[in-house]
Amino acid sequence: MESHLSIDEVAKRTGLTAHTLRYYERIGLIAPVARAAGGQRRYAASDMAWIEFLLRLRTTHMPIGKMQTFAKLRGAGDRTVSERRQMLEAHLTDVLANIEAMRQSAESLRVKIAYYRAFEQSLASNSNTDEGDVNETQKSLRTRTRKTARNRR
Amino acid sequence: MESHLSIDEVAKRTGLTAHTLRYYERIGLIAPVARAAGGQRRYAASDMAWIEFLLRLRTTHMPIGKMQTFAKLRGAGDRTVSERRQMLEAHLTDVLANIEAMRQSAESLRVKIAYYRAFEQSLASNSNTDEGDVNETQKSLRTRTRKTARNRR
DNA sequence: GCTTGACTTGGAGCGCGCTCCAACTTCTAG
DNA sequence: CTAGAAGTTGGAGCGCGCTCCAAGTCAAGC
Repeated sequence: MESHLSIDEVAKRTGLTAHTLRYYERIGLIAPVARAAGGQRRYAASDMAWIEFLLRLRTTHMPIGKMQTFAKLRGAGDRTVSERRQMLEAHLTDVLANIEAMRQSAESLRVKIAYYRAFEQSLASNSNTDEGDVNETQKSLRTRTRKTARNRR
Repeated sequence: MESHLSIDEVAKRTGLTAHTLRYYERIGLIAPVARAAGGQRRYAASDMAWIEFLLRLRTTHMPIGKMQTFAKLRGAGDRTVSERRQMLEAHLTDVLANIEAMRQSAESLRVKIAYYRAFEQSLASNSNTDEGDVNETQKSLRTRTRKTARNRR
C-alpha cells in the first residue's frame, strides 16, 4: 500500500473537491487517511478504490446515511460481509427499479419531443399565427419512484 | 375540461402531497388552478396531464428551476414550442447519459455482490475466524455523472 | 346551530449534501 | 530565506425540494 497521493491529486482524479474529500472523512465515509510528516493527507491505492466504490453508490443515489452504515460495517471486519451483501442487494433492487422508471419517463419525453416536432412542422406549413396551445394530453402514466408515495397523516 | 378533483384527490392520484401541490402552484410550476365557490382548488383533466408530465421530469431528475423555465415557456403559448422541444432534447440527452452511468454502476454492484457471496462461501467452508478484510480493489471505473466534476479556483 | 374535517394563506423550518470561511501551518521554488 | 501555493481544522452557510405550522375559512352531517 503506497501512500502517495495528495488531496488535490485525489480531487483531480475522482472529480470530488478537496472540501468534499475532507467532509467525507469527517463524517466517517472514508476512514482516517494516512498523513505525511506535516499532517497532510496521503491517499493510498486502497483509499482510491474505496472512494471509487463510494462514487458508484453515489451515482446510484444511495443516500449518505446508508453509505455511512455501510462504511461502518466495513470497518467492523469480515464478519459483516453478509450484512453488507444484503445491503447492496437491497440497494441494487432499488437501483434497477429506478433505472426502469427513468427509462420509461425518457421514452415519454421522446414521444413528446416528436409531438412538438410535428407541431412545429404544421406551424411551418400553414402560418397559424393565433392562440390555441399544445396541450399536455398524453396517456396517463403512473411513474412514481421517489419516496413521495407516502401515507400522510 | 371538467374541473372536479379536490387537492386531496389529486394528491392521492399523483403520489404528491397536498402541500407539494400548493407549493408547485406557488412557485409557478402549475398554473393557477380553477377554484370552487369557497376558494377550494378544483383540478381539471388538463391539470392532471400537466402534473403527470412534471412527474416525469422529476423522475428524470430535472431540477425545479428548469421545470419553472419550461412551465413559463408553455404559458407563453405556441411560439415557444421550438424552444421547449430544444429544452427537452437537451434534457433527454442528460437523462440517457445518466441512465447509462447508473447501469454501469449497477453492474459493478452486481459484481461486488457476487464477490461477497464467494467470500461468504469460503468463510463457511474453512472457518477462518481471524482478521484480514475484504478489500475494495476492483478495477477503477471513471463513472461521474453528478455535477461534481467542476473546475475549482 | 354546532361540530368535524378538509381546505385556505403566508411564512418559517428542515434534512441533505455539500461549500466555504477564517486563521493558521507546511511545502516548494527561486 | 522568502514568497506563494497548498494543506490543515472547526464551524458557519447555502441551495434545493419540500414540509409543516398558525390561524383562519368553508362544507357537510347531526
